[in-house]
Amino acid sequence: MEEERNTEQLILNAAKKVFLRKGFDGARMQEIADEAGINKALVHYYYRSKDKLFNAIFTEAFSTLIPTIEELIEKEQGLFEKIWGVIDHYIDMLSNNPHLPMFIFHEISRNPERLLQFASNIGIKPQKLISAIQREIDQGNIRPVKPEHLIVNIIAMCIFPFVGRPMISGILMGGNQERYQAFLNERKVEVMTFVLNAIKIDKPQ
Amino acid sequence: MEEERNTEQLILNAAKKVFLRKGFDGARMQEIADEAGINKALVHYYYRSKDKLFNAIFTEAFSTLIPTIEELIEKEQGLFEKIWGVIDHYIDMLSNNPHLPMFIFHEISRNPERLLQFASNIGIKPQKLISAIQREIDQGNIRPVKPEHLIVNIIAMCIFPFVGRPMISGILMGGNQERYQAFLNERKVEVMTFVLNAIKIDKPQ
DNA sequence: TTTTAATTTTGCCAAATGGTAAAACCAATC
DNA sequence: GATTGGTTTTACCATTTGGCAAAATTAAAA
Repeated sequence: MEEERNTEQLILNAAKKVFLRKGFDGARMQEIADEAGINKALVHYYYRSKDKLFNAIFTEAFSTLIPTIEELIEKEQGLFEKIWGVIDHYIDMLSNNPHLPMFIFHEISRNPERLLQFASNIGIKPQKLISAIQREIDQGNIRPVKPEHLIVNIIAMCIFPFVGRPMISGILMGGNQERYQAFLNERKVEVMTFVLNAIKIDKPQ
Repeated sequence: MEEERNTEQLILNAAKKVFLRKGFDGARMQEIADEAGINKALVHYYYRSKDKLFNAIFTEAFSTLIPTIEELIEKEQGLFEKIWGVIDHYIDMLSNNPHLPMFIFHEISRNPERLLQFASNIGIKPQKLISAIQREIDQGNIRPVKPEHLIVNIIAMCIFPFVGRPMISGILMGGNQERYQAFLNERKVEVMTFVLNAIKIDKPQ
């Protein structure tokens, strides 16, 4: 009884590891089975096809990457707190799942129809965030950045270090892994400061 | 005689299209042949293997994405002009090659050893740029951003709209393609303004 | 202990895929 | 017009890979 779930979870963990690292096209059912320490046919026994198994992984990964942002934004009151909440959460989460964004972006890029599955779940919430930012601008609390750009800027600065890790680490840091790790540790504060300076109004005093 | 080059180029163009869209694992030699309107065996006649053909594409793509940045930085004098040069060039180039960054980042992520091939070509130049930024900080011309972060921020904000196109267009813009296009058109100025505000020193007057 | 149901393994298949040998074709040269 | 060298197509192979049927195993129920 407990074993079922155990095996099922074993497969999921293995599949996640393999799919996230290699993508759908690069992943092999055999490798997933090996990673799970079981037989290939057993993978098919629990998840009938590669597609089905992939969908399970993709759905979970997508949920990890996206909906949290909505809650985060609702949670905090002020705009700056909201922004810090997003940066703080995202960089933590990505540090624990470094392959996640590349996986999601690549798979969606290869097969954009996947997004449609989730589009309905998400609804119109982005518009609410955009309006909220616009309100801050109208009230003179922050500089007049186009809200869509501000949002993309923040997300971009959080995600890019992970999508581009080998390039940053290899080229910018000259292959020095410690330097990359230090870079990651500084990242939250650096991004927050950067955004803050970019949008805050100069107080003449 | 001229035909050779024509066919060879035909294959390269087709391969570029297919590899950039689907990645190495997702690409099929047959599809490349179809795309070029020729026979599959002919592809092997010019480029012996899928790997060889892929390397040709990857090398060209990598060169398009990276070394230009070095020249750009040398070209302009002031830091702000350098930054504008990078933003201007990158967003133009990526508009013409939207799949390029996803392709490069994904393939490097899947096979980081590839970077080593190019590491030697690149040398220590990033350090020069980092020093240049540090100098500006020391001279009190810009705020004290850690240079590595400033560089990553700028690149991230330029590249992300292309890596994350389906997400931005689908979720943030509610699937409205025109809005995404408008977003891209505004992008250069928005990024430049954002960076400028983030690093410039408030002049009390 | 026997029966039954679920789980796991074995052995295998059909399709897809990268690759190649050899034939066919074509253009220029002798 | 035959020969030669490069190009293109045809036909095919070996391997990989997703998937499955059926046997084997295990564990629980009767």
